[in-house]
Amino acid sequence: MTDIMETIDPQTAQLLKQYTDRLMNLERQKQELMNDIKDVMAEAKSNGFDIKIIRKIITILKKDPNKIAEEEALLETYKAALGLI
Amino acid sequence: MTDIMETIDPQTAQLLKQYTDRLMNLERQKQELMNDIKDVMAEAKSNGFDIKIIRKIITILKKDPNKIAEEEALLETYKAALGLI
Amino acid sequence: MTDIMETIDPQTAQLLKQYTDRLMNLERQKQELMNDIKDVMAEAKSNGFDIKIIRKIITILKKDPNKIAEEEALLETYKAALGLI
Amino acid sequence: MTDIMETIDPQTAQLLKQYTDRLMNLERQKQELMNDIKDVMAEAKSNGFDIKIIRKIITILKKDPNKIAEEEALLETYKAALGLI
DNA sequence: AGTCGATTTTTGGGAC
DNA sequence: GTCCCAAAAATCGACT
Repeated sequence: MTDIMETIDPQTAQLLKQYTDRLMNLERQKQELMNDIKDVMAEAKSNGFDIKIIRKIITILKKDPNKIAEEEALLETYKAALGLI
Repeated sequence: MTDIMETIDPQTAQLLKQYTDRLMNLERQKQELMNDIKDVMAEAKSNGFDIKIIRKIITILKKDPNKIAEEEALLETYKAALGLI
Repeated sequence: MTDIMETIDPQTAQLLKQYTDRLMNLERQKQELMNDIKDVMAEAKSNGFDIKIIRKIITILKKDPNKIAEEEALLETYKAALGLI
Repeated sequence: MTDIMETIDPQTAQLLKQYTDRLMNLERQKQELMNDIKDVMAEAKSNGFDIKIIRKIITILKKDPNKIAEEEALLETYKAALGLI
């Protein structure tokens, strides 16, 4: 292992900093949204809903409906091919 | 597959819808941010930066410095114990 | 940040080594299985099957059938609650 | 959802079944190994080791040492460029 | 090189 | 509070 430390010229360093700044900003916003989601979940729970179920619903809704139909169709085709129906 | 269909009373259904709507909206915004992050990463990469390393930088910046030092120290301890140093 | 390096007593170090050895051994076996899977996939492909589809089938088959039915039922319940059917 | 059902000729179906059987068998074995790994991890934890760090050790042991040194060096370079050192 | 799927890591909720 | 389990995200790698 060499102990050589490569250096980055100032201009490139500045560019790097711009990228990390932009990324940190986006990450911060994302974290806020995640907190918001947690809050809504907690509120739903306090109104008697099962968080676990709500999450499942969201998961399903996020899936493209076509995806769901596709998956189902493929499974049927496979079952038919193997005489499982 | 059973044909049992649970039902939900209309008022509860409406409340459920409000929650899932809010959550889906937040999820959508989160997805947009994740796409933005991916875009910035791609741009950084096209300018010659190593995305893998940039990700590590972001991880470091997001973490509590003390936590990082602790983990690093423990890793060194384990490596020493295993004769890896 | 302290520069203190904790040390592990020899007996504990040996125990640690036993764990890492066992884990590395299991990881090696897992890697072999993953390679086997890749080989079978390649063979299936050479016999005209669409690997992408085969992977999807495996994914579906790995899911507990009950899980699939559950998911479907939940989706139906939700749709019904929101008048989407 | 359409009611279209694709069909597969019997011989192809049988071949498909052979492949999925072999794959499911391999997947099952892989799952067992993954469970074993989890068990060992749990045991190590119950003996006072930090699982997170053990995982890092395993990652290091699986990786090419040169790769690790390279990545480490580049990370240091970036950190220096950002004034994080 | 870019997309996609698989794997690993992280997170969040529940139990005790 | 801490530990465990399940779900989601980040990372990694294969194939095109």
